[in-house]
Parts: sequence; C-alpha cells; structure tokens
Amino acid sequence: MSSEISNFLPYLLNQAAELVSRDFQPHYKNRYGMLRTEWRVLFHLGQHGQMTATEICDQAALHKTKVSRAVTALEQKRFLRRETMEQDRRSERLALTKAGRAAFDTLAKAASAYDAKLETVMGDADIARMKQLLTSLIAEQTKRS
Amino acid sequence: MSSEISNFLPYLLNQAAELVSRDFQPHYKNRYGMLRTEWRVLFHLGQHGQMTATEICDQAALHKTKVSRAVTALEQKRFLRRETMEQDRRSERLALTKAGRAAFDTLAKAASAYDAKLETVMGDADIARMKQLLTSLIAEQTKRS
DNA sequence: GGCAACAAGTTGCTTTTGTAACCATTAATG
DNA sequence: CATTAATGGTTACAAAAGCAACTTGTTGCC
Repeated sequence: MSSEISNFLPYLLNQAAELVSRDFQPHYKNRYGMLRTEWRVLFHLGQHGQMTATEICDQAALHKTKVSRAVTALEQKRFLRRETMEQDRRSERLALTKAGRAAFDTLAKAASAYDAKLETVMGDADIARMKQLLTSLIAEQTKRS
Repeated sequence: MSSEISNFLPYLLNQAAELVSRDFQPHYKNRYGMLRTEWRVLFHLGQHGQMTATEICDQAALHKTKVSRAVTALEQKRFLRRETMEQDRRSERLALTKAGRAAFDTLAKAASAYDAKLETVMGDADIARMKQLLTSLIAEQTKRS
C-alpha cells in the first residue's frame, strides 16, 4: 500500500483540500454569498488588519486578478473599504468595514468550530501536528518561488 | 517560526495544495498537454487498471462532469480507450492505451522524484507523517460524505 | 528634465469549472 | 409487464479562473 503512488503528496493534498473546503463552503456561501477567494481575502484582512492587495497576493499565494476581483466583490457587499495611499498612489489600503469585521468574526468562529470538530474525529494531537507540518511546507514552498 | 497566519485547517490545506500542485504542474502540462483533472484520471487508471467513470468519481472525489470531460480529452489524446460494458450498457470500462501507460509511467516516476525532493527539504519522517495524516483525513471525510 | 523600466491594479478575451437539465438504459413496484 | 424511479454518462449554459495587454503612477538613470 505505501509503495503505491497514491502516496503522492500533491495528490493527497489536493484531495484533502477539496474535501475539506467543500465541507466548509456553506458557511461563507449560504450566509454571505461569498466565493472561496472572497472568503480568503476577507480572512487575511481579518487577521492582519489593513493591507494592500499585493501583500494579500504574496501572503495568500493568490493571483493578482483573483484578488482584484475578490476585492471588488467584497467592496460591493460593503465588507471592505479601500483608500488610495498618499505615499504611492498606485496602491490602495484595504480595510474591513464594521459589517466586514462582523462577517469575519462569525466565520472565524465557524472555522474554529470546524477545526474542533475535526479534532474530535481525528484526535487533536494529529490535527495540531498536521497544521504544523502544513505550515512549514507552505513556508518552504513560498521561500523557493 | 509560524505566523499569525491561520491555524485554520481548510485554509492551510488549500494553500499547501495550491503551491505544491503549481510546482508539479509543468510535468503533465508541458510534456503531455494535460490538465490537472486529466492527470488525476490518468493517475487513477494507472494505479487501478480498468475502471469505470463512476468508480473514478468516487475514489478521486471528483465530479461526474469533470471526469467525463477529462475522459473525452484523454481519449482524444489516445491515452485511453473506452468500451461499453455488456452487462450494463450505460457504463463503460476505461483502460489506458500503450501510450497512456507510457505517460503514466513517466509521470509516476516524476512524482516519486518530486516527493523525494520534498523529503530532502523537509525530512522524510515529516513527509511520511504528513502523508499518513492526510490519508486518514481523506478516509474520514470520504466516509462521511 | 526626459525617457525607459517597473510596479499596482484593472479589463478583455479565452479556457475551465459548476449546475442543472437531459438521453439512454436498467431496476423497482403496482 | 407497464410505468415510474434511479443510474451512468453527456451537454448546454452560466459563473469563475487564467493570461496577456493595458492604464496609471513611480523610480532610476543619463
């Protein structure tokens, strides 16, 4: 079994990511009408406070256009506000509105609950370990791109 | 050390999957002109031998239409052959052609090499552990969908 | 100052995916 | 058995993603 190529890491990661994301999706989709990328952007803003689109691109490993469109959508939903920066008028500082922060809080709570549910199913030590491993893999990959 | 970036598992999985897949992509894309889903389907056929589209859907957690289109594409590239089953003429048995198998072999080798590279970067114990954790997460999620 | 390179974001066009309705065939039920 | 339900797979149409060209603003360099 372990010699099989179904042990191939990109494959496993994709499948796990897909299953788990599909599972969480209803939270941002049904309640807030958000797309996956929008949720990701909201999420980053919620965690880091104000940031610029390029910073989100880099940190989240998302493409410019994806972020651009997500920002537009979130702005239309009144979840964020943007403001051209004076020092460099090409870029804009993005910040959550009150509604945006409320959505983030709710979703962050749902996210923790989701993780907690996984912990009861898989064991919290295992989940903790997996997060740790994933984090270092991401750091590694990000470094070399 | 680890960031204030999320501890949220679906998020970490998505990001890791995206980074790693993007990294491996050239292998099937440049050389064989395959899409991600096509490579996944080829992959499953390579491992399990003949199977039906529905079986692939279930095992790979891919949607019907994705598989259907991938199968059409792989057939046009002469990587697989399909044959209506006599017992039940709705379904068809899919099998790799010689060219398909050759592509699979090459890609499987590239996949192992890729994993090996990750092992030297991250440590093979960690990679092994991650695979194990992902596998059981997938099993768990699959069970409950 | 003037001009080429560059960076932040956006937009237009093409490819890919998602959703739902749809054939065709087989199973189930009255 | 005749109709209805269910299943394997495809297709049409709409939504989303990717790519490249573009706009606007900044930097570097002579």
